[in-house]
Amino acid sequence: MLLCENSIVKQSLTNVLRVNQLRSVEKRALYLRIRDYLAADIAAGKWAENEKLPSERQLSEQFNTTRVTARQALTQLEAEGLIFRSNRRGWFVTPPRINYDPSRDMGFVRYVEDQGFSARTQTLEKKLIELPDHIADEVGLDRGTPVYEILRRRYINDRPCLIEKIFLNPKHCPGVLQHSLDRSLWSLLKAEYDLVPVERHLEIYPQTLEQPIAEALDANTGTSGLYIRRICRDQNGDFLELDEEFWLHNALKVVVSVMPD
Amino acid sequence: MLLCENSIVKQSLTNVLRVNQLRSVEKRALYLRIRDYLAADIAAGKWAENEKLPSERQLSEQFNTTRVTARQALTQLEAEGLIFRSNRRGWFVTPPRINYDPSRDMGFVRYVEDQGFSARTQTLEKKLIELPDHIADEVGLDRGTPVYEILRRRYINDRPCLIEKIFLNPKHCPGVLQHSLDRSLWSLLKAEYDLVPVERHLEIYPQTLEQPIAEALDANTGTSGLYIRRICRDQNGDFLELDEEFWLHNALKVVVSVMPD
DNA sequence: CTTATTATCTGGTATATACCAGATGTTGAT
DNA sequence: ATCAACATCTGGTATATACCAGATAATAAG
Repeated sequence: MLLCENSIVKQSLTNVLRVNQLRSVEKRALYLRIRDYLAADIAAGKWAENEKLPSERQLSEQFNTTRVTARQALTQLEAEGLIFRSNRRGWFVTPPRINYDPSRDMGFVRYVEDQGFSARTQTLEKKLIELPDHIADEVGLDRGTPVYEILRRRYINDRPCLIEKIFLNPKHCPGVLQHSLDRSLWSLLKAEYDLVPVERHLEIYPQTLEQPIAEALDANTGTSGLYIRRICRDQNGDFLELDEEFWLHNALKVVVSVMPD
Repeated sequence: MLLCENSIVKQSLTNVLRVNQLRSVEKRALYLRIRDYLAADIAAGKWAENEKLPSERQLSEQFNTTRVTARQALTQLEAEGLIFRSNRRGWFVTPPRINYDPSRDMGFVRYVEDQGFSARTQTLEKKLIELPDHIADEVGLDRGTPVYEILRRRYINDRPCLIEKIFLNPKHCPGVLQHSLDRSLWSLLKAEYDLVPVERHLEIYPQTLEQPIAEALDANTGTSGLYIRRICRDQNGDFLELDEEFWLHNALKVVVSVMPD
């Protein structure tokens, strides 16, 4: 009973405070003002890259509000790419985006390192499978064609940033799975099979990360991502590679240079 | 007092219900199950493109939950691009993405219509300004160089899908602002000035829409968007155009075909 | 029939609170 | 020093509720 009365008192008190806040100087929503405040702190370098922000409970106290509202501000900053979260560990400052040109696969690691980041590739799976029908139809192979499937995870500065699923046409690179795939795939294909992609078809669009992928990237299901798909063919129009990449939305900036036909 | 007691009774009752719900058959979060349910309905065509879903209050009743949770499901579907919202009007089913190739600007309208959509362009502003310093430095023009600035809004099936800000080098197309700009810019530049872009530099990344842009697209501030930037140069490497596009994230799929150098 | 006013509906923002599960830190036994 | 057990911290999910502002529909006045 006592608790109940307390709660009513507290509520009417905070209601008065709220009205004061809203009707006073600022019209902007509280969660947006908190966002601005945190964004300014981040810009000012109050927390370093990958450094943890105060907990939601701390922030809600600091801004004299509830966790729900503090969370709304954090979610907004997450959508903007300024911060990210790690499951039940906290919120962290996002490092800068890297530039990424999906039309050149010549050495992801070196390409990233040239921008002053460290990069790492990890092969999660490699096997021979039958190409799914809808993909076979799309790239112009017979249904049931065997292809190599490679699943890799790539890190930038020790942060897992993308999952990559590659389908390779074994006709052009038989036995490629016996090599280590933790390095540049195209330098391997060039060295061992003299394979060079000529035509590339790119598709890029924002999409949320599905469960297994989000998990592999230490992100929550439903986090925004960027989907990049690349189909490479040789000079005869023969299918070489289909590459599907699932990126954290805040990890990259796609950069492509194009000359007209 | 009475109200207070009521609230306690009601609360403990629903707590029991909640525990039952969670501990029963399904482990998936309620908001994700609602999401799945709605996603299935959308896929099954229960609501047509651009058709309004039931209100948050209706949905929360239907699923025996609160508005907050129903909203969480809707927000998830929004992030996935399945639905969108119009300020204080409701939630609507997103029409399919269009394919868009930013490396060819030859007739946006026709390009879109070829895919079975209708398209429309609206010029919001056109003026002569001094190119902002940081952009001048980037494209290699002298600071303070005068350029044409054009602001356009583009619709697909009468839905505003992108805001476009164009900077044109007046050296190559003097007086271009006197023409109607509600049509294809490059066909105009070709016809009147024999201008053809040769080199194109693209940048693409997900970003939230800032206030004025979100407003112009009838979206909320902070909605996810896709930012596309294109710099075009002529055969001499001379700057022709800088084009910045702010898209609704669910409106397009970027498609680019590239031949290697 | 048209226009101005009003009531209602809808999402937007906010508080207060609760319990859960995974991650982390601390403590105590070996 | 190492490892297991426990307590604590953190975000994840959920309920209940309130009031606001813009959009829309209904209604009354011209």
